[in-house]
Order: sequence, then structure tokens, then C-alpha cells
Amino acid sequence: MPEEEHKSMDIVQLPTTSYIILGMLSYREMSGYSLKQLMDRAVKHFYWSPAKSQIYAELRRLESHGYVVMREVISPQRPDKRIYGLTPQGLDALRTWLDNTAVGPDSYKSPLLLKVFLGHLASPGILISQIEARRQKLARDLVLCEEKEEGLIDRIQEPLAEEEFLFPLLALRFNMASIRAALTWADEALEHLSRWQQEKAVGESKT
Amino acid sequence: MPEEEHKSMDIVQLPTTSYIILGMLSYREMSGYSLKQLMDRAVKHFYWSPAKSQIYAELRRLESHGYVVMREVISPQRPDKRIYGLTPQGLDALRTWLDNTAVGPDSYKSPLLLKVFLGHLASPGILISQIEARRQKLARDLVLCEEKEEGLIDRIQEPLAEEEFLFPLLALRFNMASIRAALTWADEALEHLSRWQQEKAVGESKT
DNA sequence: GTCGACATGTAACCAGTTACATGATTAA
DNA sequence: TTAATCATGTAACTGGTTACATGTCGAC
Repeated sequence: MPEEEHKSMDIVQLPTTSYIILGMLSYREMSGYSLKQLMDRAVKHFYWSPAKSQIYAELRRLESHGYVVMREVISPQRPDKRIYGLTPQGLDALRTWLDNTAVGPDSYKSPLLLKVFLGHLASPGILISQIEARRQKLARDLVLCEEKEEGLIDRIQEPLAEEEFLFPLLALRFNMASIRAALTWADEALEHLSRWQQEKAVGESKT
Repeated sequence: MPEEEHKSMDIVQLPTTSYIILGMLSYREMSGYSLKQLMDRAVKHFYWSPAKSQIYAELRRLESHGYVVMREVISPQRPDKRIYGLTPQGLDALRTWLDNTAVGPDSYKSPLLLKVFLGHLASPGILISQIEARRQKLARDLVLCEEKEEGLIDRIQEPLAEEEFLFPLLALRFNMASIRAALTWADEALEHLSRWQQEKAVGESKT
């Protein structure tokens, strides 16, 4: 049986970060600097935002693959800029990645949960205050999300603009759902832990 | 050569991974091999599980700090083992880290959410099937969590054992809350996306 | 007689961070 | 004058992965 040949010109394996950048550039061309700002606002919450030094390096790599093109903007007033734009090949690579059904697994790293997990070695009061601090941060984040959501919903009502805001809205809704779940969990955990703290205090006073 | 002297007095700042390992060794002494297995089962879900090569390297580093001690178990039948145990200094370092109120922020990386966010460039059918696949995986994970939860609740009822299982239970409950939130989100997202798919199909048939 | 569990490691590599370096403009 | 924002980068480093290397034992 003859082997099936798929001749594909330069299939390059890029890390996820590269595709984030290509994705951001699909909205509009941008400098490394503004890319960093956009990623801090938009993707940090469900993925992450690389250090600026890495963004600049990544842009140069993408350029070497022909996925983006650089254009220098020299200004007498402002600092010089390097504006990067997506090429057809870049868009193609991005689409191929998006439509690849193999989606990597989520990774969740929570130092707080780790401390909870090892709580038997911690000081009850400190553990409780760590969770309380987190609960407050979550509450603040939720408010920010709600404000952002309103802005998106307003703009989604405009005709012809639905597609542009549906996807960011879905991503935002995921964040909000996660935050609400974490808040509920924190309340429950704090109840358990205050009982534990009391029991521990009683146990120690008896000795 | 008396060059090798462990430096337990140093104020060393170790990566989180080191403290996970110290934490695992606080339950019982273990080999690198069984450490890896335990971490895959217990901490992978709310933190992550390093590659085995890293665990072995990390154990050697912890040993050089005097936080763990190694004992070789030579067996004629089984492969030789290196069993690592927590030292008082190691426990001390772990407790200090746990009680440090500066808790690092959670980091959440979801390639799926990234694909959703960039959904305007994706093929509707494929994006939907990616989310559906995820929903099924989440449902399976939830069942596994529920089973684990029952086991923990059973053992938490036993007197004197509460502390030992309260903390793993709290961590597990966090997972479950996150999974349930993600499932609800997926249902909502799939509804939105199927409407989008239809609209896109109508729009294209008109041209 | 091959496969999976047990068990430990090395070497090469890559991804990503931090600290450093430069320098203009604008606002307090 | 101090600080923030704009703007781009280099160098040194660390954390972590993958692939490779080595070997035994028990089960099918």
C-alpha cells in the first residue's frame, strides 16, 4: 500500500505565544510596545502575558518566518517605532493552528491552593488571612469584569458588530464564571477553617 | 575533600516546585519515582506536576540545602531506590514559606479560551467541536472528583483524622467548583456559537 | 518475548524572566 | 526635579521539557 504523502511547505512548530501574537495582529498592526499593553488587558486573564523582552524577540522570530512584516516609523517627536503587520502566510498559519482539533490542556497553577492543600502545617490565622485577601482580590476583579462586560454588551447590540465582540465576551464570561466559583469556594473554605482554628485552639489549651 | 558542606543557614529562595516536594515529603519519606506518582494524582490539578527528570534534580538540590536526606535502599530483587526524608530544617523552610503572607497570583493558561477569543478567524464547526470535546472531558473529570470526594468524606468522619483530610478536601472542592463553572459556561457558549454558525452560513449562502 | 511497572538519571535544548541600557516627552 | 509613559532592545540566567540511556521483574 503506497504511503500517503502530504507535502506541506515549511510546517513550523511554534509555541502558543506566537499564535497569541499573530492573533492580536489580526485585529490591527501594532508595535511590540502596544502589543504588550493589549495582551495585559485582553489575554492575561485566560492565558498570560509574556515579558516585553520576549515579545520583541518573538516578533523578530515571526518576521524571520515571514508571518509578520515590520515597518519602521521614525518620528522626530516620539520614539521610533517598529510596527508589525500580519502577512497572508501569518494569517494562514494562525488559521491552521486554530482549526487544529488537538487543543492543549488547560494548566492551572495556584500557589494559594497549594498552601491550602498543605494547610496542616500552616498557622491557622495566617492561612485564613491569605484566603481572605484572595477573596477581596477576586471581588475587585469581578467588578472590573462586570464593567468590561457592560461595555462589550453595549457594543454587541450595534448591528454588524456582533462577531467582533461575541468572542471576547465569551472569554470574559468564562473568567467571570471562574471568579464567582472561586468566591463561593472561599466562603465555604473560610467557614471550615474557622472551625478548625477553634478546635486547634481548644486542643492546645487542654495540654 | 571537605568542600561539600550543606548550607542550611543561607536564606535561599526556592521555586514553588521545591516547596511542593517538601510538602509531599512532610507526609512520608519517598523516592523520586513515587513522588512523581503522588504529584500526578494529588497536586497536578491545582498546580502542576514536573517532569520526572526535574524531580530527581530538585531532590538533589534540596539535599544540598540540607532540607532533605537521602537513604539508599539496595534490593536484590527490585531496582535500587533513593528514599528522601524531610529534615527539621526542611520542615522549617516549608513552614516559613507557607506562613509568608505574600502569596503568588494564580496563573491560568487555557489554549481553548485563546481559540475562543480568536474565534472570528476559526471555522465555526471546528470551534464548536473543540468546546464540545472539552465539555465531555470536564464531565469525566467531575465524576472522578466526585468519587475522590466520597472517599475523603468517608475518612473525614473518622475521629482524629479530620485534619489529615480536611485540606485535600478543600483543594478538591475548589477543583470541582471550577469544573462545574466551566461546564455551565460551555453550555452557554455552545448556544451562542450555534446561532453564530447559522448566521454565518446564511450570510455566505446569500453571496 | 514483548509489554508495562519499577527506578534513576544525563544532555541538549527552549521558553521565559530579570536586570540592565538607552533616551525622548509630558505632567506633577 | 521627579516620575510616568513611550519605545526597543541585550545578556545572563533559571526553570522546565524531551529524548535518550540503562536495567530488572512479573504478567500475558
